[in-house]
Amino acid sequence: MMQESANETISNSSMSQNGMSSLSSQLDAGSRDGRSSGETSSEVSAVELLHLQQQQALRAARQLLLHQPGSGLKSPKNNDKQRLLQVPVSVAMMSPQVITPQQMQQILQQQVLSPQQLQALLQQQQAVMLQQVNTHINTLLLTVPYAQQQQQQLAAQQLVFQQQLLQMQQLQQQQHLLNMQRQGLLSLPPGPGQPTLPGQTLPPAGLSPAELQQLWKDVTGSHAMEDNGLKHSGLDLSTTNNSSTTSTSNPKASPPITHHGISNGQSPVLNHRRESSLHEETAAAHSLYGHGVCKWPGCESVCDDFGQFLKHLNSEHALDDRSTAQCRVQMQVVQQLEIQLSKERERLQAMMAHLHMRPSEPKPSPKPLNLVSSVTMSKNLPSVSPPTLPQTPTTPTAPVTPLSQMPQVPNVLSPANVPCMGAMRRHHTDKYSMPLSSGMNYSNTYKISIVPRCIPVCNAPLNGISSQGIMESGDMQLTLNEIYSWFTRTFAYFRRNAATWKNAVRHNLSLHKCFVRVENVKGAVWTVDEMEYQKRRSQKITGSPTLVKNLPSSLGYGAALNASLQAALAETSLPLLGNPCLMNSASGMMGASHPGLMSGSPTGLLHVTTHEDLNGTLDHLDTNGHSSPGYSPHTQLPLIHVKEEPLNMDDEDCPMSLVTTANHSPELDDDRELEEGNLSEDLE
DNA sequence: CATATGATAAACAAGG
DNA sequence: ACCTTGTTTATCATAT
Repeated sequence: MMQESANETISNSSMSQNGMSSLSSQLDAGSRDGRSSGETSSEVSAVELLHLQQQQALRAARQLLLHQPGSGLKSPKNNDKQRLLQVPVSVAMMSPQVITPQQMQQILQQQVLSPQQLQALLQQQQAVMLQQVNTHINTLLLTVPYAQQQQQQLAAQQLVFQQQLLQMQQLQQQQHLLNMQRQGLLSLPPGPGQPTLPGQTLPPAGLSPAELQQLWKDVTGSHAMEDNGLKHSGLDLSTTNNSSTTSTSNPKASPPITHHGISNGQSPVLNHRRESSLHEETAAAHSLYGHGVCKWPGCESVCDDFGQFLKHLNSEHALDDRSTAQCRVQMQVVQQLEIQLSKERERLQAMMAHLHMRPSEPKPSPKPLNLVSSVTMSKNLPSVSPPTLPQTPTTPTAPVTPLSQMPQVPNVLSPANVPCMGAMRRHHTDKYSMPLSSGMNYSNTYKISIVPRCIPVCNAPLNGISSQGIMESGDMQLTLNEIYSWFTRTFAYFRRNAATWKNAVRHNLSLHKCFVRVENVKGAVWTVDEMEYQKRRSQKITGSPTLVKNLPSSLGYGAALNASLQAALAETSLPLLGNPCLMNSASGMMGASHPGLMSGSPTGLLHVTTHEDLNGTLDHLDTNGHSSPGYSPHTQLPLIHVKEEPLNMDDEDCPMSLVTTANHSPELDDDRELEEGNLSEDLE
């Protein structure tokens, strides 16, 4: 999977670069034009600026969400990347309050629009939004009959608001980064051990490890995030969201945020002073420090003061493999707890529903799906955290769609499709909960896997999965072994019965034309034949009433999953998150009661993404461990074996592919699935 | 009931 | 000899 990591890195950097550069260029243009006229001359109108800000915010948010560092945490490099990405977020949130006079002046000299102006605009926008939301909420309170509905609607409102806040924050981040760039902070050479990626948003060079750690803390520690483990991977999103949540209740309540970055290289004195106060502020809030003891898991070293603690933290718990591993473990612990919490919560709901003799009403499907990314460990899928987002207290059961999905969740989604994650959660909880969803024909057996329907599914579920795996790979090609690995990493079911499903995988790969075997120097890799896929897709689309019927919700993607999407996937190397189908329609999945699949069946609309793999530790299961070096099919004069495929095999792409788990023993229930981290032995 | 689809099992071959 | 990979055929289950 090194390959994926590499790809991700590349794409991250390029994306970031694009995002930043576009913003920079736009603002720079304005800056250049306005420079002669001084700080107050605004070449860009407020409206334009707002528009630009919104666009940038969306872009930034999307990028950040999409480019969460891989869950792997396998290498320091990965961590570096995470930090690099995370810092800006904190910076974005903190910057406005802590800009020093000198810095401000400097900025003013360089910019067309003063930070105050920008900030004022932002705050104004925020205030307006807040007011609107509050108004709306009040209205809802007065009109909605049932408490539960109120909650749901409130949750929805909050969700929207949080999204908006997220955008605002991202915007601020962009703005601040821009400021930093202007000041040359971002262009400084990276410190040792901090590889610079072109365009990557970097913390100011010279930021000491301690400061970086502090930034971490600032980002996560002060927001009631008790689980240290989450900090590692969950950062950006959780941070952002946390902040959003806080802001929701009281935008001004956020603790004064200090920002290191901006002071770095600017004013040592100020910097130092800030540092000191920072220590005081954060010592109390630092989750890793309490009662004079380092609370790093398994550490408990005594530290007299916070400064000493920081030293200790940086020396003993620096960014290395061990710390990373510990962090990961903590992450898993948290995930497990979250899962458990969700289960218990749903059980409670079911119990309450039952005792009140009122059928549990279909809830807005998206259940709090915190598992999402943390659960999905596929490839480079970041195990980051939308999942760990703390939920708004007011909506314990409210649908909180992971932010990571927000940007791409289309409004047109049918309820059945929206729940991408909700369905997934249901998967984990349906054994306990009552029929939460109406009309969902959940077979009573084991629903486990998933098959994103948007993938070039050529045939069976396994096929779909296979293609998904292939598509998710950065370069759209995987060796058989990598495909195996992907399966095991992604779907719990495939962690066992290896012989069976592997055989099936091979069978499908061989049987269907849409899978193309490409031979190159190092062996053979499998790719998805786009043309073939498209062909089948179109056939399927026109030929399947069911599909046609579901066009808006499901097929939309089908059609959407065109070359461009695939190209995008390949480009971004962002597996699930980068896959609109997964994001939007959720993946098609269903565990069928038995092996069957219901291709095109109405129930098939329920696409559940269950990335069973709750712990990324399965990576070691890879037979190869690492992915193939990125071969490029275009440059290798590959030997392509063309297959004759049965005409009717077409497939499915669509709607669903499910993976049947019929034979698998009933024991594989939710709980067990969650505990399958150690099923590696099943693979062999 | 026929058909389509998909999963599973198994045999076999080729290559490392 | 063994394993992996890849192909092919057969059979069964389920859905339409």
